[in-house]
Amino acid sequence: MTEKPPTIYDVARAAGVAASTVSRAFARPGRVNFETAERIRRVAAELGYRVNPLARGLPTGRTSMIGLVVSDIGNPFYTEIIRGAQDAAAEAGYTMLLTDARESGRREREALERAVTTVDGIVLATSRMPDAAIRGIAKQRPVVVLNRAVTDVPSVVTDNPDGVRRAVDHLAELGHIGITYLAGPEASWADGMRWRSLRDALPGSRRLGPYSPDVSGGGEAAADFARAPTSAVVAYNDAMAIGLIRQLTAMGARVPGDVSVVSFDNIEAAALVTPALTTVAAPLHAMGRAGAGNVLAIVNGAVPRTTGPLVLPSRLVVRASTAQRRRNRTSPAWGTTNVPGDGGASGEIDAGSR
Amino acid sequence: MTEKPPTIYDVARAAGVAASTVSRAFARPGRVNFETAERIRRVAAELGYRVNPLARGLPTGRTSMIGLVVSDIGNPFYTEIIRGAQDAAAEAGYTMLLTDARESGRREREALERAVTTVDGIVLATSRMPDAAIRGIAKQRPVVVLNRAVTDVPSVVTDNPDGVRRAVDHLAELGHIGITYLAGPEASWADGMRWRSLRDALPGSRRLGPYSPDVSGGGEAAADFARAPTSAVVAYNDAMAIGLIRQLTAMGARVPGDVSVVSFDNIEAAALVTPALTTVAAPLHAMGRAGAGNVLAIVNGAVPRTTGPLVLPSRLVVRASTAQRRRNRTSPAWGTTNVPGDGGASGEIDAGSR
DNA sequence: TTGAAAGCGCTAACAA
DNA sequence: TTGTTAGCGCTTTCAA
Repeated sequence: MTEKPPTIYDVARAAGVAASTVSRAFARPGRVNFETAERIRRVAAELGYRVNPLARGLPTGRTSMIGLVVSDIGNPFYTEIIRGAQDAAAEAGYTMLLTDARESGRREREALERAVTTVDGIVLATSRMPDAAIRGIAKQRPVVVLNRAVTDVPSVVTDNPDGVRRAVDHLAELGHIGITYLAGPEASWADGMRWRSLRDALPGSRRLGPYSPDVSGGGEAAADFARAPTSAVVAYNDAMAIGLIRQLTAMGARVPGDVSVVSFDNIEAAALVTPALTTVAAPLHAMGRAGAGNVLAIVNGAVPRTTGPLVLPSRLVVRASTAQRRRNRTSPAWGTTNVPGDGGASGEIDAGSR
Repeated sequence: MTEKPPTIYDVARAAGVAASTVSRAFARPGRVNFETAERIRRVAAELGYRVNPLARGLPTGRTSMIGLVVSDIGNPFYTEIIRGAQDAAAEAGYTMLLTDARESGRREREALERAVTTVDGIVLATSRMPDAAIRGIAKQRPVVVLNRAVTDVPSVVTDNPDGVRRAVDHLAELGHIGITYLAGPEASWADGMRWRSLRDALPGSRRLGPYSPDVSGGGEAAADFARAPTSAVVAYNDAMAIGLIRQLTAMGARVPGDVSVVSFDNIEAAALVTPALTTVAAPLHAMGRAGAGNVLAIVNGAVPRTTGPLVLPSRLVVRASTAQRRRNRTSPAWGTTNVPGDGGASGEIDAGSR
């Protein structure tokens, strides 16, 4: 099944040169006579030779692989980040070792433990590990952190304050005054940034949470929100907004009629749900690309910037979850009568167990 | 930034043994005196030694890595497959090299080209390459194919005929007679299986397409479907069903009131959209696990089964996109008047470009 | 421009 | 049970 692939020695013999010449022909063409190189390439192609990156990695200590760790591969937030990173890696001739930490700091640690010796550099997209742990692995290999600022570790983040400002401006234009912030994970750097930015932009803002940053978390938030609703909500991310809207709707509220909702990320589903979400989009692809690009630059000798994170711009995508504030009602007609504990999940029947 | 890590020689010297003993202590404990091994481990831990998988891979020809190639990392269909494969790999002490082919056969080839020398085995989840190309790389490394049957290459598939049967039975119980099948990619093995199974189960069925297997493809299908609607539709996958339903709704039809829709896969979004989708769920996690498990088994000397693909069961998840057929109407009141070319996307305004 | 030779860190006979 | 000794495939001085 597995035939032994040819080595530089096989090529050398067939081409009538030394193995070291074959090595050079592939590793640093230009350091070998053009015609010789040409011949070597031809012979190599005939033999089906391909450099063995592992063997190359032993003497050089470089593997031409970089690692990318995401906290949840099922989270659409990472899709474009992954692609951006992969683009940058591929262009530089690098292979990307993609790992799913599945929202577990332990898993992330273990995966990193494994990968750290195998890769030349590492991109951490939304790490769930404490800063100290990140600095620890940054001692072993160049590391770039995404969506988070870690002292002494190069990082790339989106302009959260600016994103919040755009959201607030948009809501203000629609006549909204009071805003409720639905908080995500306390460990999330972005969550802190967003809440602080919102409070700065609109001092009267209120904060609810933290909630789990997914659809169910948003649903849970609805009950709390209903006790003292505002006409506008800013949610930590799109998934939470979706859950919130579903639950509010189940409770009799109308979105955006009664409540306008803005969230963050602009995942694909944001455009698919009803109402489609108004959301602060992050330059995901650019972020992945910048992360991989920077780590590659450092691998190749660049001096990492220490003047704080690289900040990428955000933009507001206006869809259907925000609307003009209704001024002719002071207290909501909804939510005061029934607050169901969980009406979010539409009855799912597993017909397979019949 | 990167300090040179200790090797077995450093450990050997510090522990007062030969390097080969250190090697054994890690590679095959049991082949070394317990106390010696204990001491070696302690010393190694103190020195911060960790085996270098690359160096280990050179003499053995094994890297303890397996590759997993998915055709689109953004496709939620793969989320659980990836996790299942990662579980199996991790349990066996393997690292998974995950690659996104981004729906391009060329990309897939290139990635494989790179990875093939680096990994001990490869799992191809829904490959976009021709059978011959797959067999080609299967010559170099053990390969297991998912969601597709390739002659002479071990594979894992879901029971499509059974899934179709469940869908048809469900629709029949609801009184539906005529069924339209919305086809996915022609290159898709599963698509062919589903259509043939449907035609076998219900000879009068009609086929529309192929369409691109995403939301936009489903939207496109709506116009075609509206020209000669049936009361029930079976869509190639959930994404297409979502697109179809959106567009039909925009055209004035009600789902499931006027049209019942069943699709395949049971991606996460299937439960989030309105109406929530009735769908044939594939055992995604089990499939990923089986794929990685099998390739690992072959890597470790098992003889691959040649008696055809390993077939995993499917089940029907009944949600809200299917309902009793309305018998009191023969021709639909919708779709005959206006068939907008594209009413699917809710007006998206990019406020960032202001 | 090319060749010879010494490793990179580890494993695997073969001896002891 | 442990040590010795060759390599694995490639890169990289150092000479030629």
